[in-house]
Amino acid sequence: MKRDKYEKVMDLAKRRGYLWSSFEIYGGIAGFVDYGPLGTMLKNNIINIWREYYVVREEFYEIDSPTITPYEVLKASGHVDNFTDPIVECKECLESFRADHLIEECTSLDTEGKSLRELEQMIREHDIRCPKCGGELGEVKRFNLMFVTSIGPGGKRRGYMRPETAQGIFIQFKRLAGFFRNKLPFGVVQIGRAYRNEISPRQGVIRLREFTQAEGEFFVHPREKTHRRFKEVEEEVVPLLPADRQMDNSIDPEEKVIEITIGEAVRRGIVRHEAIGYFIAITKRFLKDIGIDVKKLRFRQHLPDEMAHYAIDCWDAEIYTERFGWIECVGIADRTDYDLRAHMKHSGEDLRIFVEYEEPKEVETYEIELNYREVGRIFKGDLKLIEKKLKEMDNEEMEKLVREIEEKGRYILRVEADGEVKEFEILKDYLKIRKVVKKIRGEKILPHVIEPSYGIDRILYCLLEQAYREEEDRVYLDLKPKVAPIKVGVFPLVNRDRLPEIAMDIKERLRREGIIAQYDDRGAIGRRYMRMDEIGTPFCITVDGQTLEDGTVTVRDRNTREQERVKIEEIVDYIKSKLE
RNA sequence: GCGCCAGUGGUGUAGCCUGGUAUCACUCUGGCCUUCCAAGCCAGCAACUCGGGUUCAAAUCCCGACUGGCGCACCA
Repeated sequence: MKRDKYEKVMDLAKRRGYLWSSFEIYGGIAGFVDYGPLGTMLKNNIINIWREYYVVREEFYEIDSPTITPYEVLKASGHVDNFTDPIVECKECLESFRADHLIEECTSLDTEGKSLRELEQMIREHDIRCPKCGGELGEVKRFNLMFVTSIGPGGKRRGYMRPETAQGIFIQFKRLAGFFRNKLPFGVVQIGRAYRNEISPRQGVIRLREFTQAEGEFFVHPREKTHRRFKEVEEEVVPLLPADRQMDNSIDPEEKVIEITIGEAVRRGIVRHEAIGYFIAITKRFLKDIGIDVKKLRFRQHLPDEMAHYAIDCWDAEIYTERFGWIECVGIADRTDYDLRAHMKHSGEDLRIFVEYEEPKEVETYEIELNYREVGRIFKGDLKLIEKKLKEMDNEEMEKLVREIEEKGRYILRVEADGEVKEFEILKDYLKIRKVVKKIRGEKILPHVIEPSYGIDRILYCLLEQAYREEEDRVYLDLKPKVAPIKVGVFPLVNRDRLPEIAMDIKERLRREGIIAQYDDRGAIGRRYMRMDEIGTPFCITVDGQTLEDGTVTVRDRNTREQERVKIEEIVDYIKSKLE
């Protein structure tokens, strides 16, 4: 049986300390991996370069929030409802089915938004039985893709392991807006673990139950989804696979991807605005920079029916792998104000930002003065709600109120509170209305968010796969020096004549300068080179007889195997220049 | 979660049908040797995925679990 590349790469990764299956001595469990020593270094290198892009150059600021998230947050974000599949189990054969799908198939009724009990009732009413054995179906249960936990003793407070790092940013939006002194646009990132209780995770590191995300949230004015520095990326050519071309069967599948500058793509409306376009370009540059072959990269737009519940547009950076084909490694989504709106509604906090106009506007409006002696007596505790509603009314509503009060002498005020709509009858003598001309200096808006979200584990796998090289007499990882875990191997050619001491000293010098170097004097020199090749170490320094005469050593290049003589005194600078 | 297939040192394997605790190679460790690409010699470490059953005796036969692969389902 021929081993495919996935197998060879994972085998090497396991043997050499890149990736291990977790909990292996207890039999292992699917969907979890450990990063070994080299894997951890590689991962950290990737993440640090990512920070270089987003934190240093894009001026996004990084935060770090808890992975355990209380129920309310994920209820508000839609994850509790949208992450839950209703499942029903056959009492006889124990087979389980998606309850909603089953009902829709059997009755062609709509199950959208139905509760578990309603679904169960529908099953009983229509006498739906197990499609496999005809047995009776049990109760409808939730299968939630989020890991559930409880907070505190007694387990009263339900919590989940976060399904994405993004929510941590949205939750702190008010603080963050304050940090950025309420000026749009601004960006925030978070790098950390996220959790999804996949039904059947496979494909090793590609689909994990616990994985690392690096997410950026770029908050923009809803009417200005532009990017200040779009000019800098305009000429970047990107491979795009738009939704309409995916669905158009008249196009040859091989021809569906179009190579186009991102500037042109935005001008022609293929990419709907600069902000998404900008991050597509940045993503291409980042992936190229860490060593991803751009010929194996494409940006695929989500089809309307595959979009997440919070997004109106999404482009995935997909990388081609030999076994799995194109896999999603980065998602660049326009989440609109979905999350902020949801959290604003559920928490009651005003998450809007005040944006000043360039010039103040003069607007005719009304000022309302309540007759407190009267309304206090009538509405009692509800008065606060009414006051708040009146304050928040926009001009249109206000005009309607004024009109109705004048014409009919009364107005029915509807206020939403705690999920209920309350109605209050407002009579003419409850209030005094004055027409005024106000200078409006600006307005409160709820920002939209553009989200580039990177799956670090998948990117790391793709990088390993693409770096994997086989030659007649060796296997090596063609990792870029800047991502390679070990930068330099240092060897004495033979173990005598003080060569080991000199080599050890060179290793120490490199380490002191922050360069990860490894000393090795075991076995023949060729064997040591091979070991370093296999883990992707780009350079090997060898101390030989000539070193004793002229103070030079050889530096071997991993890919070409060519050697160059360099003075020991210059070795640190030499290596440093090669690592950039 | 369902169906099919597989699981022996770090890696690749022999043994399984026809029960009697394991073959070989590479790697790895220590030593000798060695002046540039897995050389050689000596010594050593190291495995039957886990649990149950049958049996005097299980890597081997049976059942289950776990893991991996493939197909179906799932994939905000």
